[in-house]
Amino acid sequence: MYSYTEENYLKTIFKLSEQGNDSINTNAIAEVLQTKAASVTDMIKKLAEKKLLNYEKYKGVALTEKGRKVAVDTVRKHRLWECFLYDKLKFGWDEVHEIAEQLEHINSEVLTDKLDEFLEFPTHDPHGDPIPSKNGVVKKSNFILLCDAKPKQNLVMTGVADHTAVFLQHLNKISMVLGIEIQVIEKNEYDGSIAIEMPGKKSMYLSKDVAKNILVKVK
Amino acid sequence: MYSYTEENYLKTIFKLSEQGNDSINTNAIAEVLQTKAASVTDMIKKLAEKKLLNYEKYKGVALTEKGRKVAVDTVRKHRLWECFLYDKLKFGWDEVHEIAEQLEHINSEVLTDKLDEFLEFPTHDPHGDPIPSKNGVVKKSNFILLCDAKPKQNLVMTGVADHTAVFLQHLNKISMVLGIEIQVIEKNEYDGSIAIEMPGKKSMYLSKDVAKNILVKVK
DNA sequence: AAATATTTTTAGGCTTGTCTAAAAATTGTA
DNA sequence: TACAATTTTTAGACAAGCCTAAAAATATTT
Repeated sequence: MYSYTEENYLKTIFKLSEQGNDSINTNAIAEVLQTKAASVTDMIKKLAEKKLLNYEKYKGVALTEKGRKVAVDTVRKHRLWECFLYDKLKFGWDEVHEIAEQLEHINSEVLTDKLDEFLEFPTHDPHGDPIPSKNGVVKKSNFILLCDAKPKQNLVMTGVADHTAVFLQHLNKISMVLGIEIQVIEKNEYDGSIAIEMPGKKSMYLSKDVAKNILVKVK
Repeated sequence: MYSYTEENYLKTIFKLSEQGNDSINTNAIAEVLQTKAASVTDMIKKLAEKKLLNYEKYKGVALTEKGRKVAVDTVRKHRLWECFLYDKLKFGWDEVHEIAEQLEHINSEVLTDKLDEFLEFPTHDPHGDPIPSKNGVVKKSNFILLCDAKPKQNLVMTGVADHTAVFLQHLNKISMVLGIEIQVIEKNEYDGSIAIEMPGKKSMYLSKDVAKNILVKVK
């Protein structure tokens, strides 16, 4: 139906809109897709012709309902495949994203449905991101960033903001996994670093760079 | 590494060579890939430049060892994914081919290995075709066609020659599945049709068209 | 408000994989 | 062996997606 490339553009625009921005600008898309602004303009025109997004020259773009559907479906497939790779094939959470980038473009509705069933209808992927429902609903998770959490509260790690392999591998090294319980012991005004404690482990320091990429919920 | 299209060309040439022919001609490739001879010539030149096959103008092509590796690996992935779809996701054997046509191009060696392990190292796909080993060995199965079988012998159905959905659905309808035991009761010289018997079932007639696409082994 | 900086678009070109139409080579037949 | 039929290749063109360089529009400073 839609090409690999078209799906990637729509997915990128969808993700950028989810991160607040209402109208998405050309350079932001080019940045994410590692391509040039001129190429983005070309593709945007094509997608606008196909009614997948609304576009006014120099004013940025916004997905139409039709475009959103394609994007959300791609995200749904991506996250389901991540679950498969993590739960069934025992990949690490730092390894699943790249492979799912390919698998998300496999085009078969019945495959997606059967995969969903095989995985017993998971609600979140291995990074804690919600899996959109078949009809396109994406659950909003009400997390806060660990760097913004108040000391003494009982927290649970529910996700990450940075999905790169290096960051996830760093979390592996310091044994921070989804579902772990955390308490902030101390916050340093100067550099934004924090001291945390996890049940049954020594307390440790996290730099602001790390703390701002960990999503938690108050227990 | 190689494009979706390149892999499909190599796979097609490999399959045609397996079916006897030593040097593969342009039209045969075009036929299978549902494209034009001119397009095949173009692609053949490209693949020859990349040392994936040997090509002499007007003389047809043959895969090099390098090209054979790529082709066999694609076939391996195709058949492993078919096993996954059939065994784990409960697709019918008439449904798996088309989806596997897409999945076979997913590029990740570790994925293929982990999938193989997850499926507990299957040796044959849902149609009875052998799964090439990781190092490129393809087992030759020593079947005969049901239409060539002698009466009274105890046979086991081990595969099919026709992989189309319509044929496989027809076999479903007459309850012919892999592993079933068969005896040829009678062969009709006139139209090549045969009468067969299967344990616990009524005997039935098969047209030559059906019988020539069923692979069996003498028990 | 004018000058400067940044962003976005246009213009023209490249590669991949495809096509049609015509030319060249091979194969089959009389 | 020569003519006809078939197969294969060449030539030229097109769509998708990308690029660079330059022009146009918008945003930011002063």
